[in-house]
Amino acid sequence: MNKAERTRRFIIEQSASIINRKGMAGTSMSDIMEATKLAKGGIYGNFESKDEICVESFLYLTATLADQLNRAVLRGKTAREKFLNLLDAYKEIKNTDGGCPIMNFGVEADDTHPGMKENVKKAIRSAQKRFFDIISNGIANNEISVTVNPKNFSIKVFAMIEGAILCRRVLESDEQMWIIMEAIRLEFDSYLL
Amino acid sequence: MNKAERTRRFIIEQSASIINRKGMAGTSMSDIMEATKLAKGGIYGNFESKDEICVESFLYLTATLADQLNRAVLRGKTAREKFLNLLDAYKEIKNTDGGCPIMNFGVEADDTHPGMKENVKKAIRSAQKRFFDIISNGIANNEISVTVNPKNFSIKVFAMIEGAILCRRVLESDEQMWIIMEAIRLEFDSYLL
DNA sequence: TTTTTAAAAGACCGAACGGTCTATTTTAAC
DNA sequence: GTTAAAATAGACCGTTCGGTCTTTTAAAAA
Repeated sequence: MNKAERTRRFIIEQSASIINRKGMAGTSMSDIMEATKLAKGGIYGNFESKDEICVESFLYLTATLADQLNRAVLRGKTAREKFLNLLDAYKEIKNTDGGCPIMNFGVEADDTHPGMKENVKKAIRSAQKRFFDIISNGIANNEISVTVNPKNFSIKVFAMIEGAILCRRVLESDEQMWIIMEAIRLEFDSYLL
Repeated sequence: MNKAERTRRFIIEQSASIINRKGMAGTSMSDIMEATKLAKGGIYGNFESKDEICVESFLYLTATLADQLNRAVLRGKTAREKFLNLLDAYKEIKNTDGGCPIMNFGVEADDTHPGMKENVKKAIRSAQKRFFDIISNGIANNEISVTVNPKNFSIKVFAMIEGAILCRRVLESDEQMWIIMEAIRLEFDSYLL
């Protein structure tokens, strides 16, 4: 990794959490300059535009998060362990970093950011697939009842978690997230064979 | 309602959906000037700042929405009718107006907008209370099983709906919302006596 | 170590930002 | 219809915006 690649990565790392918190429109180049302690030239030598930094920041945030979640899943042996580990990993997403990038960028990426919207779409699909795979495998292994529709259940669980993240963020309390996570767990356990 | 009051209201009505779509930071005074066909003086004669317009727009959006939802509930006689009408009313929230203001403003109202955050908190609580009241009354009327925890269930349903709104908005498809709404309906019906 | 190449600094740019203020127009009281 | 008061227009303000470009500095090749 040469100098430019390292600087580029550094800029993304420093910018990502700011953009996740303040939004794309709400984050200015001077915010990024301050966070990186770099001047304009140092930044624009590595990126074409602020938009590019936003896109790369989103990809970095989701990749980091996906890695965390995937590792949590891998720590489990059974479908139940994998599923519960994944729920716990979601609980660990900290508000201080701005919460879930899918929601933050998804809300802002309206028709004026079509490229970003596509990235968020992919992120949603892969988040749902993580649940889907656990359930499908659980069914294949006779761990989970065949009456469960893996697609519908993974969509539902993902929606509940995103709702929970929103509530925690706005209400500044973990209570509702716990209630929601417990409800998910209860329903999941009711499907175990 | 004198001229000033009418103009003030007009500015809010015209600004609200823009701010809901583009965000507070993403909406400029020139956007508002264009939408209202008013000059700076006309706007700043009625509002202290852009921030004030944002706050009033949020209150207007949530009040309008609350009215829609409340009317849907009132159209039902039984708890089940009220509940299903409410779900249907949520489905009707159109993406073209920017989706759910609770999510849009909630995500953007970070620590730099403490006043706005309080407003969003209240909006969440009252949205959840609408579900809570239907369930509680349903239990009191022997329509719904006493085994249902109204608080937990209303929190869960609200989270699912917000998640569904996010998915619909980003994926630009109603499919997942339908799946989620149907799941809510099924669970609700399982609690009926 | 010298030389060549790559990377970063920071002055600078025009445009757009939120907001102010006076002149003018519109409303409403008489 | 005249006049006093309220409301709006729009020129103007300083600041900040995203972005460019030349100069300087640092890295890497010789």
